[in-house]
Amino acid sequence: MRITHEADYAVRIVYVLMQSEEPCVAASKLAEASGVTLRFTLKILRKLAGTGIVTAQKGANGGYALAMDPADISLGLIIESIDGPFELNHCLSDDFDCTRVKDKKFCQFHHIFDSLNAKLKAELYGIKMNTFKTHL
Amino acid sequence: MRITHEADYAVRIVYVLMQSEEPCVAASKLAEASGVTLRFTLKILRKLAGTGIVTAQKGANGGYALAMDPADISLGLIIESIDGPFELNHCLSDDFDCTRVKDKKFCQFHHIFDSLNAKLKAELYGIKMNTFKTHL
DNA sequence: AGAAACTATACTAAAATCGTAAACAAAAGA
DNA sequence: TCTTTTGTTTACGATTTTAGTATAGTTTCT
Repeated sequence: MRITHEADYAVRIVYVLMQSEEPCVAASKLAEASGVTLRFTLKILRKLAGTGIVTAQKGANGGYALAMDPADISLGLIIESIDGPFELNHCLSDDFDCTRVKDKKFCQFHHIFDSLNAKLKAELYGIKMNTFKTHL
Repeated sequence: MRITHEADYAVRIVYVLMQSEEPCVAASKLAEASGVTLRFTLKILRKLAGTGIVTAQKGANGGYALAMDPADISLGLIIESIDGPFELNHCLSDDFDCTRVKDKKFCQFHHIFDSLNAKLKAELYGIKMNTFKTHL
């Protein structure tokens, strides 16, 4: 019941980017500031770019910049960018073939986890990065 | 970001126990009804008994019975009984030695995850098993 | 052109999870 | 009391996931 280290790092990296004076920051600087190795930082940034949270600028003096307002970046969005869809339970996954019943809709327990999952997801999406801008 | 299969099964087993006519149900019957192997069911029941969610009755005609009112059994309680303390992030763990800072209290990110963790945990503890009694 | 910076894919090692096995202990009932 | 039924404990191996690295590009600025 944990997010992956990768998702944890992603939050840190977005945070560093948020606090930065410069809009465009090289991955090497982000790596240093967040305490994550460069290679792993790059991997994470690529995923964040894929979701549109950051934009990449190639070439000399390139780097990454926030592409969204921190007030719009939720922890849920960051975490899902890295770890994939938020699924509390394996049985919520699309490609999970429930051995209990043929049709998922009839699985008693599926409903339980489905509604719980929605609640937790809403909670994650409700927490925006700008919340943390001041009090740190 | 998933609960373990074991925790998933635990919820199913508690549910089956909840629906049962008989107060005391043998592990073998719970295994069958929940679709979990007997051995694994026993392992789970042991943990549930440890938290006091169920009580074990040894001997002939023995088995397990719910020890709490379903209205008091939350998903959070079941999940923590099986998977241990709910920690969204590894850095929240007591025995995690943060390499970023000496004192966790000064880690910028620790606060973020700490408050988020509390919210999700509250959500999990707010969902009680009796909620699912009727609509299934 | 050439250096600085990002992109893409694939790989390996470590850790956690899942489920099983075997031997043991306790209680109820005949 | 003794047999049956059930639970307890510890330990183990296979599988899956995660974490992090390596290699070989591509783009852009100077």
